[in-house]
Amino acid sequence: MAKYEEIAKVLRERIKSEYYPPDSLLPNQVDLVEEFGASRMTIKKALNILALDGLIYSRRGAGTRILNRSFWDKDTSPADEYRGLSKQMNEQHRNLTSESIVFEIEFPDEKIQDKLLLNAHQPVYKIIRLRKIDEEPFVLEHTYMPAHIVPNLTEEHIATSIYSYLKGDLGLKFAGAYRNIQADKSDKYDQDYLECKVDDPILEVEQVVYLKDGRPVEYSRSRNRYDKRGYTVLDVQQN
Amino acid sequence: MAKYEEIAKVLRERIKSEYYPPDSLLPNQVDLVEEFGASRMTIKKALNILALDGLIYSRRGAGTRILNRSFWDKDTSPADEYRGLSKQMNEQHRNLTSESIVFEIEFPDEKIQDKLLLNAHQPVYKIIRLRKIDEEPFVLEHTYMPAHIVPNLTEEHIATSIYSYLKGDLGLKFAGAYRNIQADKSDKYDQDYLECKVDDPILEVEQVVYLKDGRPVEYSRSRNRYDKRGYTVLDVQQN
DNA sequence: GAGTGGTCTAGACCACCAA
DNA sequence: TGGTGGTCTAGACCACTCT
Repeated sequence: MAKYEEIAKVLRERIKSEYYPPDSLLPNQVDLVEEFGASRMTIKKALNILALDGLIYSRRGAGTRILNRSFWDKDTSPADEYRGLSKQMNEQHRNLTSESIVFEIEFPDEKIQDKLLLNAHQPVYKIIRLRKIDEEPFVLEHTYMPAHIVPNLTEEHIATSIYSYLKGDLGLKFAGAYRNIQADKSDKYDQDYLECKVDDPILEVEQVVYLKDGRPVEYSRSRNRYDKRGYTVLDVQQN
Repeated sequence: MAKYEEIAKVLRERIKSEYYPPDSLLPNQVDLVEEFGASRMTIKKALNILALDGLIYSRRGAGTRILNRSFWDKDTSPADEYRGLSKQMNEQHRNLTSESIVFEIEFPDEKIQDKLLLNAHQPVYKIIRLRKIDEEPFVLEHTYMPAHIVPNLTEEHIATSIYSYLKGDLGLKFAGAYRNIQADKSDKYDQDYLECKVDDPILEVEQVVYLKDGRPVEYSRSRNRYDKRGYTVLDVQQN
């Protein structure tokens, strides 16, 4: 782990433990240079991470302030599936379970070929799974993954955590994801599995996840119960 | 404008004009150092901006590649209202109009006080406006703004662009925004103005926008027709 | 005017990828 | 093994805020 990441980690913990209280000023960059034995560029890089996380905010001439995290700590968690939803939930001491509904291998149709940059002869896994928190269903995931990138996927991985298999066992490294978020009407499928009413809306998160080498590894549509899940975004202006 | 921003701007134009074609490699950082007469740290900073925008992707040892922008160029535009929706639309040669439905000044209730960090005696503007593209309604915005930060707001500003008034005339500078995106059922109000059906869902974007000095300047809920508007997010992994 | 963060440099070392 | 990007330094200058 890089030095600036280490420093960011230490500072993040100090902020979370309120060793640096909300609304107070962080020590200035010169002092941090002394404490961590790093150059100022490195300190700046560490602070930049925390700024992108929305934990601090720096202004030229005025210092660096710890932000209130009140808005951030809502019940609505960011829907970044590929970081591993199960990890998020464990941290919150919620009981997350997954139920495999469809687990097949098939040849991709045109849409899937386009999203995953495949041709018609490269098979994909088709997975539909229902995820529950404390026995209550909240999201129905329709997932496609190229079989040659994710070999030997089993129903057991699906019932627990797909991403711990990808990251841990297969050693895949992720570059990021494109997401598109929309509202939609619920269909018969949603109503059955999510146990929602006919006129309940659905929050759909469509995403393509990419590996570091540029290959797409997942295309999925997550259909969330509108009363159980939101999506939060922090937008930090560059200037 | 900083040197690294200038460089990023030039490179961005080269990518958009396909002077650097998609999937090809960018010149390496040492060559860019020569071309722009900058240090490598500065070049790296410029490339970092483009990476956060999802235009390029760098890998140690392998070079920096121009990404396909196919997924990005969808009809669904990012719902970052505070950058000025009217500006986005002009660029796309669409005819955006705004209709003022409510324009009042009042004392904030507890929720608004909490979101905008106000007390009960500090008045706020309450604005409801309907926005249309080519005469078709697509979003109904419920907006609150502190009157002392945004003085002399008029119905004319609301009918055109609030943010050009804030940025241009008042010279306000923005730090960023927190957003929460959810699906919801449409209420009578939505149905009337957005001309949607009783069982049509709504995509709601709730946001608090902050100024550079840390003061919140807007709390709003944007209720979007589910068939007219989505929200796209690019998530770039830090490592 | 004193103190703060933002930028920039020239050079160095290292980790990684590809041939 | 050679070329690439990632990190780090020590110091410098500048823009801004606060009082």
